[in-house]
Amino acid sequence: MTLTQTVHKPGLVILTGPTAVGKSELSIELAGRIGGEIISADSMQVYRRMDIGSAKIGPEQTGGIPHHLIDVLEPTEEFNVVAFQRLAKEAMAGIYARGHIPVVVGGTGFYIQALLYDIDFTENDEDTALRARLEETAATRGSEALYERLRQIDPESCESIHAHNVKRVIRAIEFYEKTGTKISEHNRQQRERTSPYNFAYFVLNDDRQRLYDRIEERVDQMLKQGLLEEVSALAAEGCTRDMVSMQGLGYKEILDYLDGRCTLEEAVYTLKRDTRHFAKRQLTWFRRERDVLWIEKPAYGYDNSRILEYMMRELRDRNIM
RNA sequence: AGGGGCAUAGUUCAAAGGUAGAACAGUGGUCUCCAAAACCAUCGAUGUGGGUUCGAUUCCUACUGCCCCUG
Repeated sequence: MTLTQTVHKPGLVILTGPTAVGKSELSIELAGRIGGEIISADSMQVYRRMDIGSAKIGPEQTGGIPHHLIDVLEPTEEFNVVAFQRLAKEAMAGIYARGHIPVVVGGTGFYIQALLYDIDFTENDEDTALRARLEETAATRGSEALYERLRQIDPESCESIHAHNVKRVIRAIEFYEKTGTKISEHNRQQRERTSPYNFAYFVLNDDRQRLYDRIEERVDQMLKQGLLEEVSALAAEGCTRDMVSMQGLGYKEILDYLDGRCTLEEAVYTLKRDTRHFAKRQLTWFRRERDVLWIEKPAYGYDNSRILEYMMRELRDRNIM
């Protein structure tokens, strides 16, 4: 890889990190400095009227920075990594056309990966009949039966997919049935991809205990801001827990409470706990992602201006700006 | 103050005179179309001091702490 190649790739800034670490605030300051526009890499902020639970920033907090992929879907619509990739690429095209730099901000590592390495999902043909049939099989004949089937078509994938992980087993079988290629083979190829972008991938982090404390505070804050009312309103307009949007943290737990399946206290406990688990999983993801630049907040004395200084230096070193 | 009860993992609860189990929490990991999802792995405990016993965390005892009742 030569320097000239790197320079000719379009620039891309990524700012991620576990939930509640303080990404949004920092991203606005950063985008302001570099003439950036923000693309949200968040599976819940895409939904309209899901503001409090998804910790969406208000219009008055954007600092005039354009934000993309926020409020673009109805809660009844499905969203997934493929839709994200498509919408994000569209947004990026517009940002480049305006001569700006895209700043991808959000905590969904998988979405970021799909965009950054431009992972190929094109085998998708909208046909979910096979998937439905496989789910049916899992329900009636058990996950072991499905796993056996996978072992016959792609034993290698059985090494990385556990038999209990029905979602993945189904996807692996589906992939093979639709493409004739083993998913283990496909994944191997996709993993070798190099990014088409000249990027800087920042992961903002904090002491674990501090992060957990912030998560708890934030949940309490959401309740004060009216999370119950927000979820009630969504339920009243027909949102149910089988929808992708209602599987978000803060929605599924409160829905359980509203349906009388648990007490408010239990719902809040579960919400806090699951949010902690989520933050932990996010960190596990970022740890194994290549080429990430960790920003440990304590090392900068929690001073955003010092953090920004560091980020600007990295961006200049990489000729992103 | 008097009487009674309880002390086991971070928490809630098991068990047993001879290796102390679980759930949840915590920690680590997997992930290439449900990813705020799904899944895997793992650390960790018998309050303190005596006594009985081959052996006590278990039985006895003192202490300490907590809870309940009476006043």
